[in-house]
Amino acid sequence: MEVRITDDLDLGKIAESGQCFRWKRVNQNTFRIIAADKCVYASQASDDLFHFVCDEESFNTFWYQYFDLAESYQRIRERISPEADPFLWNAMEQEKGIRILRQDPWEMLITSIVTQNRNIPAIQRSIELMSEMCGDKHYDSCGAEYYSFPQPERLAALSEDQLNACRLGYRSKYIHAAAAAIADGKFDLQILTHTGCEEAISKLCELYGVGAKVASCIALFGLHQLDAFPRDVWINRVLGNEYPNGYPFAAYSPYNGVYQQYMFAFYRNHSRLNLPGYVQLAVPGSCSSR
DNA sequence: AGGCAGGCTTTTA
DNA sequence: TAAAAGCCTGCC
Repeated sequence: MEVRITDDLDLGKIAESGQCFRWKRVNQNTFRIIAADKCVYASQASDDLFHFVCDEESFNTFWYQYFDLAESYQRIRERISPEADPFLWNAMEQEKGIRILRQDPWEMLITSIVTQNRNIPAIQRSIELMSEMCGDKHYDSCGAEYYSFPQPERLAALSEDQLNACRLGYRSKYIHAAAAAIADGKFDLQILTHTGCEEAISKLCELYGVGAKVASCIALFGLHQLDAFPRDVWINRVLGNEYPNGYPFAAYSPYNGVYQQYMFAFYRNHSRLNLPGYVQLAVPGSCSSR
């Protein structure tokens, strides 16, 4: 079906934003997107014209939510003036089109643990291996097979050898512990959608293998806590280089996580392109929470 | 007590 | 060989 979406939405930018690892580019403008037990082909013809290979009901009841289309990211951007914060404003101009997807909390819990100390291709590979090992097989609109992300019980039941076969390295024990906690009902993820952001993060940090950074990613991408502000190596470079006198967290609440995404994408892209003027400054104290 | 160095699996560039 | 959307452990 054809959809016209006038608010920010750039599929390519979201695909590269590091919040989703089950998107696959199938051609210049088209992505195959797996989420929950569903799969859709989504194409972007222009700034505001999209094509989804699914019926209207599926779009309205699932993908509309997934893309968080009820939220106006333009409005969130317009809270920041170029005079007040030229760096963030410029980053947003460059990275306009990013949104915070509403992904499954359980899937984001495991995915965020998998991301520790790894690059994107390696992350994608581990997630695919886990899904193929104990997710459910489905067929997409082209007849091609895909695997849904495993249920907690299935993942918790994997042996050490099986987890190692997913190339998880030292994260295997973290994955097992997290999956067991959810499968046994000892940890309730859903309730954290409604608590405060700080409380959600501190609860998540109780899980073995989940620190401040990973907890913030789960809160932002899985619980849609838009104020969660993951601090990774890139953001520490941003804070050190661009905000040596402090960052206005209070003023940017409750959207600190959204602004974080623009800055993260901007810095990573410009470093990758090796543009002058953006020094990769190492900042000590890399994992501290604010 | 709380801050810090070292180690950890594997892949990628 | 170093770095990669870090965290845990042990030491001081």
